[in-house]
Amino acid sequence: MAFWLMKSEPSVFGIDDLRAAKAKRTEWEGVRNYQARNMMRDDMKKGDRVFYYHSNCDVPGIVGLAEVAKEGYPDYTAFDPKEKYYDPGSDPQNPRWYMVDLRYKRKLKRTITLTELRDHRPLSNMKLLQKGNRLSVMPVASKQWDYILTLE
DNA sequence: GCCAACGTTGGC
DNA sequence: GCCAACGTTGGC
Repeated sequence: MAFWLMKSEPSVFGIDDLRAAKAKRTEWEGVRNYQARNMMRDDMKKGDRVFYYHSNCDVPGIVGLAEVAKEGYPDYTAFDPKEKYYDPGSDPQNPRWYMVDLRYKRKLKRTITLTELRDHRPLSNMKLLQKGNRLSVMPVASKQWDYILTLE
């Protein structure tokens, strides 16, 4: 089993939205970055664990846990001109973009903030903390996953 | 293939 | 709202 971190803006779709969703699941549509696409299409497996991270908000940080409920499949929102994430370059016969489904597991007892994560040397090589990192999907080392959970 | 222009991300 | 960092686009 592998571990991941996925970013979402709470004003768009936060951890509470995931918890309130039907069957506590959602389709992770709209990722339009090739690195993130590759991970969702090729590497994320059903049952993998996911840190749910709130970005672009007052207190950025890890707020909850989710899991991969469905492995990579074509992001059909790219095919529909009415969709916000429409991409005329994605052909249904040869999809450019992929997504996974996530299932809510639980909220953390408290937000483990970005600022706090930066204070822990064992986490210093996390992708999340690297300068200029903008990936919305990234792997987390299992040791770092465990370490972060001890901070809760 | 180079690189300037542009758009987006996301912390602050 | 600002702006640094980065990815993408497109002219050449």
